[in-house]
Amino acid sequence: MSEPESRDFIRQIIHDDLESGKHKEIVTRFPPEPNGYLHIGHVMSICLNFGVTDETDGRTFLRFDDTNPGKESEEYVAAIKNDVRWLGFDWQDRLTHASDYFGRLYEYACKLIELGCAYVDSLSAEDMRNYRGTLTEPGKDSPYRDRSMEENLDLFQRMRAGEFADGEHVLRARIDMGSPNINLRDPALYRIRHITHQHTGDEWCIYPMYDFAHTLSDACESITHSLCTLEFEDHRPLYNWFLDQLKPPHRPRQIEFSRLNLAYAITSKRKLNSLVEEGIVTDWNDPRMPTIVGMRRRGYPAAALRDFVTRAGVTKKDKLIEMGVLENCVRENLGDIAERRMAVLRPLKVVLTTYPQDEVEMMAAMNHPGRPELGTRELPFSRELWIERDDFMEDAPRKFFRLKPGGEVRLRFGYIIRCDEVIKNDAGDVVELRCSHDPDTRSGTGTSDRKVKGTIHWVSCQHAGNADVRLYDRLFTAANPNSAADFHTVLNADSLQTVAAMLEPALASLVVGEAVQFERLGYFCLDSEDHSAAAPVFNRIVTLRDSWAKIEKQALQKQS
RNA sequence: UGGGGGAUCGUCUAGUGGUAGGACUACGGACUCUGACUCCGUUAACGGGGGUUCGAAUCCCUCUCCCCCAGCCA
Repeated sequence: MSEPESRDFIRQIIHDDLESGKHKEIVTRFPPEPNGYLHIGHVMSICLNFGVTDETDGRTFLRFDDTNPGKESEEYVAAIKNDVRWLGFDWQDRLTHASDYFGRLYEYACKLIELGCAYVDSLSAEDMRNYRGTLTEPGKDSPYRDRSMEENLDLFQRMRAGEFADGEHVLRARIDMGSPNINLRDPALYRIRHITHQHTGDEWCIYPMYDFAHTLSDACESITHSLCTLEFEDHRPLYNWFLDQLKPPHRPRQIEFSRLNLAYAITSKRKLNSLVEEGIVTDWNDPRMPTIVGMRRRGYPAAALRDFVTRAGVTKKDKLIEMGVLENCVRENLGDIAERRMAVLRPLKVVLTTYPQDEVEMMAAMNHPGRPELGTRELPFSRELWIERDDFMEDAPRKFFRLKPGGEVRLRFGYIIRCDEVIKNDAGDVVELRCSHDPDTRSGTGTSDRKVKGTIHWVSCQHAGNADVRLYDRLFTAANPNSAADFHTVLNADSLQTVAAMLEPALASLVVGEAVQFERLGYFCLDSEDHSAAAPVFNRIVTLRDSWAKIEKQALQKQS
């Protein structure tokens, strides 16, 4: 029974650490900075950090890395909590902030000074940059590097007491200005910021830097495995240096994995923010955004997102994953659970000349072809119907199985009809079709069992509901917009299209948060922001696979 | 050209000295009252060159390419 299922390299390390007895329990943390919304890349990190502790009965902290007041806010804290919960994870009582540890961090900093491992520098930011050297040249020591321990302690205490202005001094680690690893060239530990912190108010006017705060927050929470992305790989020596000098009771281990990049999407907070600021999208939760709030509003199920990052895997290799993988996960999830409905996105009128003027028949329609237990609903059928414009072609190629002049097609859950006449307006556009139906072919009860190749969907005109349906496409035209010099040059101008659709009556009782399949079209849900009963608004979550579109595309390519 | 990482089908990922496997895509077919779903099949990869070995994706040498780092951001 027990397949030797392959573990990713991090789970392997964790497994080994448990097996060897190095750890009795695994403790991880998801440490977002509350300065923006979470995106698909964070989903990866959340699922990994909470995943490994779910699997091993460990614990995971949700820790807000709030060390840079002014850039961070409680608005984001609330949104992030909501996102993590929605994704299906529970931090229980382990909601923390780096700022919870400011007191202990300050003591650790003092200890570093006492150890001769930190000093107060009074160089300007610009001078500090000049002293740092470059990638190929070593830096040089600050003239303040050899201040006495007593002077450093005094200065640092006065920094804390608010005696100095922003930028006047900074606490730095005393490591090696000649190190080939720039992170070790006396990195800054504390800077002065006379600003109110969203969590600690005015208690502090000095704030710790990421490397220092993060390492020791991990230690304070007895994190066993501190999982982060590849760009922090060359911070690890610094991470370990802090632990070596300060010897906290718990020694966490940092392990890095590669980020998840989604093709045709960006995940830089700065760039996502400019999409919002410049009005290219409506907000962070625009359904085209790769943010968790955006994908949720779009209708992507949390389970599909979890499945997606599992398929992407955990490695150290740079990855750019095709959209199709995500879309496939969404389809797979929704295919099982979404009930089927009928809606016409681009309506074309059909009049059944052979059908009685005032008759209405109720057709039984299956709610899910693979799950009969979901039952059926009644679909009103009448003389005048809407069908999809795309389902009629005047000059149809051989392989076109839908309606064409003189041709026959089945109306799903209805009758087989034949197109007898095409009505056009003065401009020559097709505006209506006159068709006749075969009364012996009613679905289920038909006395004729003859078959036609095509089946199309429809909605009865007099019973149709109206709705705006928003059709989304990728935001960018380039697979890797991150590498474009200016992402504006690779924006997809047609990422949003709104159509006035016709709906079957049962759709009126759909509730926000529930996805349905519009047969032959895709999966849809009500828009959580803009929908109202008076003016329904749907989002297209994802299309169905469409092999006809592929055939058409190939035909077009042959022509050109 | 300092330091740190990484190279397996188009994409993602297994494989740690013994038949290179899976998923997504693509292509072909079966089925179908959703051109969906499902099912079947096909194409398709170890970055290059040396070496060790009966045998190398895996070990050694070497080359090449890609990513990250010079915030008082995280």
